[in-house]
Amino acid sequence: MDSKPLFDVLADATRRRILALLVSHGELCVCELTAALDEIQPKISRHLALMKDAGLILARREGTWMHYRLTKALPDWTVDLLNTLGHGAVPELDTDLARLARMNGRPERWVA
Amino acid sequence: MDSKPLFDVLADATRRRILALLVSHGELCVCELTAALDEIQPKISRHLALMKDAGLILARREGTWMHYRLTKALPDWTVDLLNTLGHGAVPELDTDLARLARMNGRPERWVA
DNA sequence: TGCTTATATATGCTTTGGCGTATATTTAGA
DNA sequence: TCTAAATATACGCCAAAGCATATATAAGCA
Repeated sequence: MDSKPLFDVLADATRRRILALLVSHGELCVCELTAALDEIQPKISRHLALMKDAGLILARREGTWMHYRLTKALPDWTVDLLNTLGHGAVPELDTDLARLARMNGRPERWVA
Repeated sequence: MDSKPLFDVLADATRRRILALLVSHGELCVCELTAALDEIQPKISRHLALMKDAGLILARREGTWMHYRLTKALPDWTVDLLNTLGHGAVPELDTDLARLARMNGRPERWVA
């Protein structure tokens, strides 16, 4: 019942990859994350549920799509730490971004 | 045989407490860390061995004392991340620093 | 209602990892 | 060489955590 503290969330590489993508894109749906990471959907959903439970991310439904984004107003040190994910801490990031860019049928999004 | 990546090291609260102390004090011996964290010595030594194996810290012997410090020339993002440990990421830090300050019989050290 | 797409969750399995206790190692000094 | 202090390591145990597969939910549409 106790939700995981940040460092437990960051202990898993899949979750770090997801977070790095959310930091760089603002909001992404499950299908985008599944494509970007090239992982199966239940695995992505499970990690998203865990991070949502930890209060790190929020979900927004749009039709059948679920969009996830970082929680606003996280502690300063948490934001600092998440920002390091885009600066070398997630080696898969470039590859994941490339796969995401190549993906077809992404939901339309007004703003990044 | 593969040594742990940084985020695995940071996944444990005891290791984060040790690292936060090393960041703030530069160098500390096992007995100082044992006193500061108020934990048993084998537990401290085990975590130190793991972090040494990960290349995060270095050991220096002086008599029977083993002094540990952070490795120099870590990647920028690693240094950034370790610095966040002193800015809210380690809630026990104040308590640990206080216990360390109260400790008797600490090895003499020329510079902090 | 029934079908499809997108997502969530349950289950059983297996690995990893931390813990305490006991013991080994290393150094200094008598 | 014997002892003591500081530190390191080995062992057995237990709980946590990730995975893949299968299945459940929920929304949109015919």
